[in-house]
Amino acid sequence: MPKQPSDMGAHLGYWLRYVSNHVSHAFALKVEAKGATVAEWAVMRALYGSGPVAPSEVAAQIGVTRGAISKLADRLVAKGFAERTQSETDRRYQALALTKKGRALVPALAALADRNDAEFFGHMTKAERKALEAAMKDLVRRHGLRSVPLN
Amino acid sequence: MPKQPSDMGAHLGYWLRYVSNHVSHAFALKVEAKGATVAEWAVMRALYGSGPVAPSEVAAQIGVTRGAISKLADRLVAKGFAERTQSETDRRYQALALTKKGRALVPALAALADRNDAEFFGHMTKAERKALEAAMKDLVRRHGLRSVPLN
DNA sequence: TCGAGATAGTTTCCTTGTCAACAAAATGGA
DNA sequence: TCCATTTTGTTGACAAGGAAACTATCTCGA
Repeated sequence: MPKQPSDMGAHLGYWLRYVSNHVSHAFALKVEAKGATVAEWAVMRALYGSGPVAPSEVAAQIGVTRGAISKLADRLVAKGFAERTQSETDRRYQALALTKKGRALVPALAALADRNDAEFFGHMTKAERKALEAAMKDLVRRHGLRSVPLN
Repeated sequence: MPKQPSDMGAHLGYWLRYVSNHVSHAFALKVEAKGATVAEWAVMRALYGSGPVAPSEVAAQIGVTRGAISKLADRLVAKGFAERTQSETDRRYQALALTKKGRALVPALAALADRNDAEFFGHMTKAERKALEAAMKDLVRRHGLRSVPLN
């Protein structure tokens, strides 16, 4: 057998992505059962609890391009979850806001997120969860990870 | 301010994906500088150190569909990194194998993976890294996570 | 005032992956 | 033996996001 150039499973990044993919996928299934996608959920979550928000701001917040938000907004409007508003002072603004229907869905989706997290991490002790969360947050802080890499 | 339905940042899954996305993206940039993609790297890694492998087996190993492998193989062949072989016993098989050029690239890409991991996790103590890896592996084992969810 | 530049959102093209339909080949039971 | 079933790989339709070009609008300095 030829020598193995650094076994794949030797990388922490591999395991992180492996687990993360599963957690995200399980969440995606739950969300889609409610008629939304994860990306739509991220947008709705960003709109919840505030007035109309500029699309570009939502984009920055959830880490996608303005082009993606434009299409996401189309879908959310088509599903009746959000609507575009008009700014009277700057006609370039087409800020987004949740509809009543969209607003009503957010807590349900949030509950799914809670449940998903509990399913995967519920068996850990509180201390273990805190340690894992601290490790992740420390990585974010230490490397100055800012939203999702947008280039 | 309206009540917040379970803050987004409260979910471990959120932080896991946040960090994982950054790690993966940083690796993707490195790999693409060598003329490959992460998916192509995964295939090449699966082919390295063995004879020709059936595409469907590679698919199962790296967690994508057969259709995706088919197109990935096209790209790898086009780039001269891999080639399709013919089975004499079963003519449906078009097993994949690395070319000399492809084989030569694997250690370089593996080194990039090492470097990427070191960049992100190198500041942690060995004990911390082991703890994180153990936590991930425990999640995999406990939930029976099998490859990437293929449905 | 007015025109160059900045800004916001949209659109187009490209890439990549899944899903489902398909063709070719192998297999196995009647 | 032979034909229905299974298996393997490919292809086409579709979805989703990024990059860059584009349009409309605003801002600001000369």
